[in-house]
Amino acid sequence: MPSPPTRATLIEVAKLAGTSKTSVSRFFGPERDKLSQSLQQRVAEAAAALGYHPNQMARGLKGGGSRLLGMMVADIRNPFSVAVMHGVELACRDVGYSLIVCNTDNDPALEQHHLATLAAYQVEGLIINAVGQPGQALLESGVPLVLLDRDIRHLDAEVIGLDNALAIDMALAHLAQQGYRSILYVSEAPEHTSTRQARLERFQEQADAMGFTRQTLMLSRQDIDTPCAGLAAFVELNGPGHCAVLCANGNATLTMARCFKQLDVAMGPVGLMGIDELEWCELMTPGITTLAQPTDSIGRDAVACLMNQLERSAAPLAFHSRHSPRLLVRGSTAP
Amino acid sequence: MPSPPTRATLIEVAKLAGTSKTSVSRFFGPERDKLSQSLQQRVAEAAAALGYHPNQMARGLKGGGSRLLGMMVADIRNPFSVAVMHGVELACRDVGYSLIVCNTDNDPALEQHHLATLAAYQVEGLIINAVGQPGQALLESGVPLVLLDRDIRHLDAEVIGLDNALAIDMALAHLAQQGYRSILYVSEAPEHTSTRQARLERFQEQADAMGFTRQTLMLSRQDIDTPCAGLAAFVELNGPGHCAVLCANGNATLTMARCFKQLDVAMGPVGLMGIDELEWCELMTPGITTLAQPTDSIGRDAVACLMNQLERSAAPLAFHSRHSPRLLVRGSTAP
DNA sequence: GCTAGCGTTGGGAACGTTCCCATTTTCCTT
DNA sequence: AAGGAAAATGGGAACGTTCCCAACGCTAGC
Repeated sequence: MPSPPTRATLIEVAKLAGTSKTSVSRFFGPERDKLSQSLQQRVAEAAAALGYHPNQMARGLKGGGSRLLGMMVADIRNPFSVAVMHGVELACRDVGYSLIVCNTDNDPALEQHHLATLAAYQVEGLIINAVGQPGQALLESGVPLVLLDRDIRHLDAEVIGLDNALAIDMALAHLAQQGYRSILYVSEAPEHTSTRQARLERFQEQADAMGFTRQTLMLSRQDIDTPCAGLAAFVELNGPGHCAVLCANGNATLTMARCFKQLDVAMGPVGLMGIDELEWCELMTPGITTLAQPTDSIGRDAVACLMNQLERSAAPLAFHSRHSPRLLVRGSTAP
Repeated sequence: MPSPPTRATLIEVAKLAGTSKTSVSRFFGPERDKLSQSLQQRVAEAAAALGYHPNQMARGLKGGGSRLLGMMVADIRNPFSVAVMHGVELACRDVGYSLIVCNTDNDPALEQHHLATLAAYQVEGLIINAVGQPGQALLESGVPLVLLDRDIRHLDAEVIGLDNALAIDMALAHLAQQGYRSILYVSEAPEHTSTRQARLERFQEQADAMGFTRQTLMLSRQDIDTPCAGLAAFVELNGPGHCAVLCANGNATLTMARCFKQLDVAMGPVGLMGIDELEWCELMTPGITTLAQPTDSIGRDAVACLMNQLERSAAPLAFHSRHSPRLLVRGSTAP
């Protein structure tokens, strides 16, 4: 058998370079300059010859830190989550960390399970798009953490995400400007999700303040008939031309787009607008107006925030916790 | 300061349970049954009291295996990749492994970088959706690996993905049955991607064999005007009613859907069909016919294949390397 | 010329686990 | 009742790294 080419170790490199393990260790750590030029040269050559790479497991064990970040996503098939993850990945690479990704599929039990797993791998930081209330275990562990998009009650961690109030304000301003007077606000169940609550509350306040007629529709499960009926009733009551639908997130937009199609309601005469940009929003005739979230920035800032907590000595990296959306105007809000 | 509650170790649990580290180690390993009932009880209590979880870093160091799998994705924002990743995640959870995800953004250099990183974390298996030709380093490492969707030349690893020939055959059969006689095949550049080549070749063979008039269009970059011109020329040449566009993957479908819209070509009279199902395909009037890939199964089988290599002693898990697509017929292929 | 100080280098002890082996206990067999 | 195997338990040496501290070779100051 062709002998399993077991990975080279620090010691072997040291032997080949004619020096000690300590020096080789230093070469691969932050103290490389403490070594003389000639020694650096020899170690570099030996390492290259052996194809040596430091074993992160061993590093992580001995105080050196795992250089691992954990990310928990509530629904990995949600394009918004993936887009943020992309930003997180990018930022990780820049700071020399790697990422373990866990998907909870919106199951609090799974969330707990994954949290334990991540702890077992000694992750140095946690980026959490929460579904349940995984409070206690987290607090105990003392690992730096950042909340993504959603807040968790009684946990004073930084929350990075959209400026929800601003987003609602921008949406209402746009709808008002386009001449709509009645709004149907569509959201998934807000009970356990801070973001949905924040948007809903702001909508109710501001819609009243701006003199809109308003109505809300809460989605549940995959059911398509109930929202359709809701839309039909809303349109019948207000008549086309001055009424619009505002969707709280991408899922709501998808559902309502289906309803428009199923009921053969024309977009524009009845307005349609949503938070979250999706690749097909531009494609649907006449195009759906959206508020795009700066997903890459959100992801990057989550990592920056973590790094900030990690090395409080070093220059604190700047990050924003509330991000502004970008308005993409399309035909669906042209009466 | 509220003392950083350092994580409990094996030794502390052993002390509290009044036993040795070996026994505690056994309790958390596969030899739990070798312990007497009473000892199991005591260890369980002590561990619970201390909130103990085994340190995976230490486990990984000492022969025990990292229980880590690495996954490299060429483009994390591609819905297909994410869907497969979901399946991989699911399967990992079942077998008690965790997943480190790396995104190469289609950059071969980044691919090499991430490969080295994954090796450093002693991953026990690699799931690779390749972009370059990362051959040598991989072969040397001797880590079990599975290729996702795309083959790599001169590397005899298992490739898990769609049965490309079958997919093309199904598409052509459907288009023939609907009465289309001319086909424009649209794909991204096939040069460095085995999957694209396989589909293209099969298309050319089978289209000829079935007596279709055929034409191909290769996409590059984000350019939208060239494909639009291609579509316009194709339609003009063949006239509506008997000509259809077949898209090799989701990206191609998106691009062509844009072209249809931009040129105001009606779907159906000019057929449109694509490999890969996307959530908006059903939404676009009159709906786009697609061949859906069984993404969850593909992901699960990738992990199964890895496990199979990992424990060649245990009952070999069954997996399929070529998966069949599912045909979703919609209005875009009704002349 | 001897010592203080600095820039380099190396030796050894951790880190938390698993695994090999030795030891103790239990219980079956003749 | 004694012998022995089998079951249950524990002690110590790894695993590959980092970190503390000691040792070395210089230059410089007295």
